[in-house]
Amino acid sequence: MPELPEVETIARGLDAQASGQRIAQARLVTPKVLLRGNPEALIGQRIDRVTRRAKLLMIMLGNDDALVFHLKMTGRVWLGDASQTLPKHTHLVLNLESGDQIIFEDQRRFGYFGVFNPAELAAWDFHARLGPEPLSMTPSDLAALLHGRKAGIKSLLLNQTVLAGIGNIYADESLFAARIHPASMAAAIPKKRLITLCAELQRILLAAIEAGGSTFSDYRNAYGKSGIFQEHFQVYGKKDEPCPACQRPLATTTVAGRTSTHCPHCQRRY
DNA sequence: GGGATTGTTTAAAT
DNA sequence: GATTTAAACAATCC
Repeated sequence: MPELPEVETIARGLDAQASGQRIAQARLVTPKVLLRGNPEALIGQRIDRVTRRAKLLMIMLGNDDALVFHLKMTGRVWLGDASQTLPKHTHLVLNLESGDQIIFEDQRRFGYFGVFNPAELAAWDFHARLGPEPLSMTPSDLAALLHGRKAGIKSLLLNQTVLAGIGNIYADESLFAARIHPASMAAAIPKKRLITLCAELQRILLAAIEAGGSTFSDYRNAYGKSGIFQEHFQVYGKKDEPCPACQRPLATTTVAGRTSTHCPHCQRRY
């Protein structure tokens, strides 16, 4: 469930604590979670900086290699000290010179990681096809990506090749904020409302980063701590609770194959 | 033990 | 070919 704000929070925390440190040891516990590359190549490398692209956590190394994680549903990457007991579903451990250790754990093992040199990263199709970062554009430019398309608005928001980093939480929250029903066809939504949607999406993403992300089950930041943005959810996970706007019960429907919580009364279906 | 969970890929359809 | 939709998949928990 880590989406853009959660991965951003992890990246910032790791960057602050691990950048400049050298990797002394790398231990691959579960070979299946290795997408490509060789963890041995990490040994001796210095961590230049830790950043994020879409939902990808990227640890940039001194030799220009990138150690890239996708956390999918239940993945966590965090920094423990030398005495840290490894959790049950630990798949990769990086021991730093300081004694700290970067731990990649993932209960369900949907997540993965890879080691890429710059050419390999450029050739990685998933990475190459990612759409623009929603926080790096104006609402109006963002809206232009959605305008006129026949697909459902929620399906477009979730499509990583259209714009990057949005998952079920922030799709539902921004659609509610803009009062748009998730099943609306994008082409039927007036451009002004699309711009409102994009502005709300940006506002919510920034607020969520500010709050350290959202935790309701598995997500933790780089120090193993929970975020608090879930306290600000208006609709996500709140089926049958009163709509914050009209007090009538929120409903769920399946859109683009995912549970979509919304207010049937407030959110207009275009 | 089966259903639910999610993001992504792949296949099929338009 | 481009775009959209549906189904499949990963693994685990309760």
